[in-house]
Amino acid sequence: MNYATEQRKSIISYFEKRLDESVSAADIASALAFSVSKSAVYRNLALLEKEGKIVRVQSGDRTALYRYVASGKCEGKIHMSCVRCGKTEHVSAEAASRFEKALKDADGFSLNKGECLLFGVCKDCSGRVK
Amino acid sequence: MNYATEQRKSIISYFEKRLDESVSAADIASALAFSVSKSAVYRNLALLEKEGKIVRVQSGDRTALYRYVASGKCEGKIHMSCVRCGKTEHVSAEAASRFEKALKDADGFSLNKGECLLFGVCKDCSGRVK
DNA sequence: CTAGTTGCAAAGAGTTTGCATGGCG
DNA sequence: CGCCATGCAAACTCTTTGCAACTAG
Repeated sequence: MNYATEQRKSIISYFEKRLDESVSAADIASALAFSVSKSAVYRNLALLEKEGKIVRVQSGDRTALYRYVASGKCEGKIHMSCVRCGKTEHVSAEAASRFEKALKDADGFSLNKGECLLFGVCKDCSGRVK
Repeated sequence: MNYATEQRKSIISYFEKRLDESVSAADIASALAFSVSKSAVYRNLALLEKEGKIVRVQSGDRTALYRYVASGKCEGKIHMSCVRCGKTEHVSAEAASRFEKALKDADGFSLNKGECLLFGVCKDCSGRVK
C-alpha cells in the first residue's frame, strides 16, 4: 500500500522545500494547481499525517496548517510563532528539554513537542512599537 | 456600545460555569438553543474575544474552541491538553514561569501564556496502554 | 491484474453576513 | 428615540466523499 504517485511526490517535495514553514492545504493546492487536484492534496495530507511525516498545527484562523517533520529537521522541536509578524521559529533545545522535564515531574504530563505551537512576540518585534 | 443583552449574559454565564474548559460555538449554541441564535453566539464570541474576555485555542479538528479568561482563574495559565482523553489542565505555575524565563533569555521570545495550548499525554493516560 | 490513487463535482461542517425587526440605554 | 444586537436564511470557506477512470507495483 501507499503508491509513490507523481502527485504524492510533488506534495512531499513541496514540503521539503519549506522545512520550517507551516503550510495550508490551500498553499499546496494553488502551488501545484497544474499537477495535483485539491482532493489529492487533502487525501495525501491525511495520509502523510497518519504516517507521521507531517504534523498538523494550529493557526490563528480556522484553516489547518501542516509542517513536515520527516526530514528530522523539526523533529521534536517546539515551535513558537510571533503574533506580530507571524514568523515561526524553534524553541532552543535546552529550554525545551528543561520544560519538558519540568512538565513531566511537576504535572506528570508527557509533552508531544512536535505538536505544540506557542504564541508570543519574537525578539525582532518586541523592540518595535505596537 | 456593547449592550448587556439577555443573549450576551447567557453566553457569559455559560462560560463562567466552565472556567477550565474549552468550549466550541456549537457547544454554546446547542446548550442555549432556546434563548440564543447561532449567529448571536458567533457574534458574541467575536466580541468577547476582542474584549479579551475569552481566548481562542486550537482543537484537534477544525472547530474553534474558546476559553473564558475574564475571571482571572485561567489568566496567564498555559494549558495542556491530553491527546488521549482530551482533558485540559493548567501547567503548574513554577514550570510555566521557569519556561517563560528560559524562552525570554535564550530566544528573546515573550510568551503569551494564555494563548498557548500544549499537547501530550496526561498522567492518567500515560499509564494506560494505547 | 489488483489495490491504491486521482479528478471532478457534489455534499458537509463550521462560520460569516445582509437585512428587517427588536431591545438596551 | 437612536443605535446596537438579534434571528433567519443565504452565502462562504475549508474539507470530505462518491464514483468512474487510471496507474503503480
